[in-house]
Amino acid sequence: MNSIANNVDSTGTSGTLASIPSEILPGNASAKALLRLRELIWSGELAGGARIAELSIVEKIGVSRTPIRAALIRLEQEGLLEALPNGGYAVRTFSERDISEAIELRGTLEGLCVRLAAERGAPPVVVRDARECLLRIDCILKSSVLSDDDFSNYVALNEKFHQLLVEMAGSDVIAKELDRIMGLPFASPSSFVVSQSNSPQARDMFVVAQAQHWQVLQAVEQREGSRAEAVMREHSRIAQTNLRDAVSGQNASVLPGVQLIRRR
Amino acid sequence: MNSIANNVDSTGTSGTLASIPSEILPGNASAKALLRLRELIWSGELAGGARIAELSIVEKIGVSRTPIRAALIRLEQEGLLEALPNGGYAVRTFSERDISEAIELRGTLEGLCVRLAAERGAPPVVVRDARECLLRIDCILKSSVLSDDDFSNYVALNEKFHQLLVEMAGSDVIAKELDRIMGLPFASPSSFVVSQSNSPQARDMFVVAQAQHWQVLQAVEQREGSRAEAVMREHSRIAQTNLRDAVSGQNASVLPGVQLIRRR
DNA sequence: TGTTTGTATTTTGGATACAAAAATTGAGTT
DNA sequence: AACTCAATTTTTGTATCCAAAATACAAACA
Repeated sequence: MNSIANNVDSTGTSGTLASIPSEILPGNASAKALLRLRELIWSGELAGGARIAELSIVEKIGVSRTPIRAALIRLEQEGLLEALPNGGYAVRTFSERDISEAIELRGTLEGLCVRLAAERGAPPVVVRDARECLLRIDCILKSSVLSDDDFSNYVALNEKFHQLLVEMAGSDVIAKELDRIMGLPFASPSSFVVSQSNSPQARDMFVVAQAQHWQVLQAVEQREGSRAEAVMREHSRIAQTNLRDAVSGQNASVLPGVQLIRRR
Repeated sequence: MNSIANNVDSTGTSGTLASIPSEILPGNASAKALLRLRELIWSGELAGGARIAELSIVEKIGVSRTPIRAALIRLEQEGLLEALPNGGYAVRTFSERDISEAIELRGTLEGLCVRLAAERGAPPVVVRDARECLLRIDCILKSSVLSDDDFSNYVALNEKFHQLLVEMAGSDVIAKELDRIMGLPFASPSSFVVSQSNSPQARDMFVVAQAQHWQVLQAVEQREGSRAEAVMREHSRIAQTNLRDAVSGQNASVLPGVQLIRRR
């Protein structure tokens, strides 16, 4: 009766070709449930708007209901699920406007970060790292045509730079809030760039973005809080443009999280 | 063996003289656990920084570990608890700087709200309600000395007005984030006013705040997004001043949540 | 044929049993 | 007297059990 066999297995049961790096850290079934469930949502394997039956997830992930319920609660707080009035959860869907507002939110909060960094003064070590980051991006953009490697390197460095900007503000409270927002679909700074991989315009977009990167860094160093904030907000508007492109274009279907967009 | 007796009882077991009004709504043990636990934290009954043993909460609240566990997860996401490295949770403490940043965060987000409201145009109904709100506050401030009733009426109307401002933006995403931030100690717009009850300067503070209220509303109606945002940010700085007063003064010991401030 | 009501099954929410890990205590040794 | 190591106890994390509520289904009645 009791099939405790699949307690430790996880060998071949999950047929979803998921490359799970989370299997590295042992034991923790809750962490596994959270990571896997989040992945199921982002990948679109759980349809947007669909009700989530706990038992179906038990089958998919191979842990008992308890850690799955914990994951459901966390994901609801993260904003990826919504609690249904009569119990249970459904995958939340986002209107184009929701996403636009999430981007605006990120821009505003990143703007707050760099303004505070400029006003209070940023830790020199972090500023040094940020400059290092930008120099490397400059290096990538030297060549007039970008390889796939260049592309993914840009994305990684871009994310790193944004993270360093938050670090400059030195505020745990704000950092936590920004983290939460970036957990929303397409709020993250590199959300859409993947969709335009190898496009010739992509490089130009990077060039513009990179110019803003330098402007922000300079503003922070020169203690120009208002300028830093303004540039950072403008910077986030790049994502707004990309959002429109991605939603209207057809090449977006592979974008992780695109299934969560509610179309009308 | 099975002591299911305390399943429904809750008659005299909880000896913590808790006047539980949450007993009104039936059934939902999770909601009860969440509300009671949040209350225990805000009231300071659970010391800041103290580890929380689940079983001790079971005794205090009278539900099983399952709903309490759910509440712990939610409160951690809310930012009132922190997860300990070896399992379990502790009551989070906040530095004065943390609180200051939470206030800055609220001001920034409320600023974003009113800017969006101004740019997009706010729903006329909401604007009407907001004006109604301010007229009532004007009415209260007509008398040169405020009664206790005047005082609590002001607080209620002030909170209502701030809520209406968020509504004007019409953004669920932003509203949700603001809600979360206002769950942090002293981030809410009326956090500190309670501490200066009946103080003669309190009225003057209200007068200044109310002037800003009208300025913001006018800016929104005249579609002056930038002005609305700037005024709203300045408005939140009132709370910054009050924070300093409350922390330095001694009259703050009754403020709910003051125990969560980490003193150095 | 459509609606309504009663029943069966699914599913969530809550309680408890169980195991593993962490903290604590105590005894023994240096 | 202090330190170390082991045993015990506490506590968290996970799985399962149970009950109640909701949904789906079917049959009977209008």
